[in-house]
Amino acid sequence: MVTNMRAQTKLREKTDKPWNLDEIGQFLGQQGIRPSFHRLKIFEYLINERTHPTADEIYEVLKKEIPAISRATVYNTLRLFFDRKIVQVLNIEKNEARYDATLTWHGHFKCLLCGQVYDVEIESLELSGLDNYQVLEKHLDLKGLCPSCSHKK
Amino acid sequence: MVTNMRAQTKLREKTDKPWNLDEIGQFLGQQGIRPSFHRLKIFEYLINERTHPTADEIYEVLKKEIPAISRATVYNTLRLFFDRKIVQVLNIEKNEARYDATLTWHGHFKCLLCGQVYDVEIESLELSGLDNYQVLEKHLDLKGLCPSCSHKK
DNA sequence: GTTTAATATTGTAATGGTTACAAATATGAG
DNA sequence: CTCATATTTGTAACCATTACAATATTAAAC
Repeated sequence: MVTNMRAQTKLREKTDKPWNLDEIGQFLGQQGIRPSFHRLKIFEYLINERTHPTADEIYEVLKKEIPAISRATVYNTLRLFFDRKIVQVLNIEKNEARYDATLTWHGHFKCLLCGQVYDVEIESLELSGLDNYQVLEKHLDLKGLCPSCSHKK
Repeated sequence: MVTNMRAQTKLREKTDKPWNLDEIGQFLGQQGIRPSFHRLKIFEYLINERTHPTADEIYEVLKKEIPAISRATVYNTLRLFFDRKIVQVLNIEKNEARYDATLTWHGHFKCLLCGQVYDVEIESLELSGLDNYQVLEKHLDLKGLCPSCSHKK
């Protein structure tokens, strides 16, 4: 028997309307997460920038606006979001966890030169040998050279 | 345009004949890797056990037979094998790198309870949006509960 | 068989992302 | 306002991996 998994929805586009803080607060509340200012800003960064940042990148960016924020809060909050299943953790490289608030099924491509992570649309995927396995997470990670780094070469 | 990737070959079966040290030595030689005893034993473990071990698991097992072996040698050797492209590194979890000497295209399933890593056959995979991307590595990682751990629950 | 240069291995210190934890702060109910 | 609870902070600890310098082994040349 073969398990057939298809992309259900379109990935978010750069042109999609960004979420505002009110919407984010409402969303976090629905998920049983009290919408503190830090949590709002961290989720806002993830959902609107969609650059698959590391915890440290989020910390560095938010520190400009919220100088008192601490690294521990960023890590705590990201773990909370993951536990509540509103973000996924990407372990493309073993020395850096990246975070993604887009939960629709898609893959990732990391450029080995510039380090950028791109979304990849998965048209279809068929697996076999998974009868009686309970699949809770799926990750498709590609590595290589992105178009602009291919040229540099 | 859609990139279509299919499994080219069957995965190794448990019943396949294990490699002996002579064959491994010959193989390493062909790859330009001098077949020292430690390298032979590390590759033997990877190719014949196929349990996707961590560096430390390999170290602990080989230490019984080669008490003088050091962790650094295991790490050095695994990195050498990866650089020479005869093993792949699995970053299913960010806190542990696992090694796999099977290079035919297949996925991995890690059980969140017992921690075991199983091979998954990929019947087909279609991706889009990768024009002009140069794909050098592909990883499909699943997590969940394996059949026996599903029952325990 | 020695010498010599190159390669492999070892033990340990350092690295760096992440987590643990206890203290300090903020929040919300009564 | 006060208390109990939840959040945030700063720092120390953790731990897999890497760096590195010293030692040992190998292979080739003599």
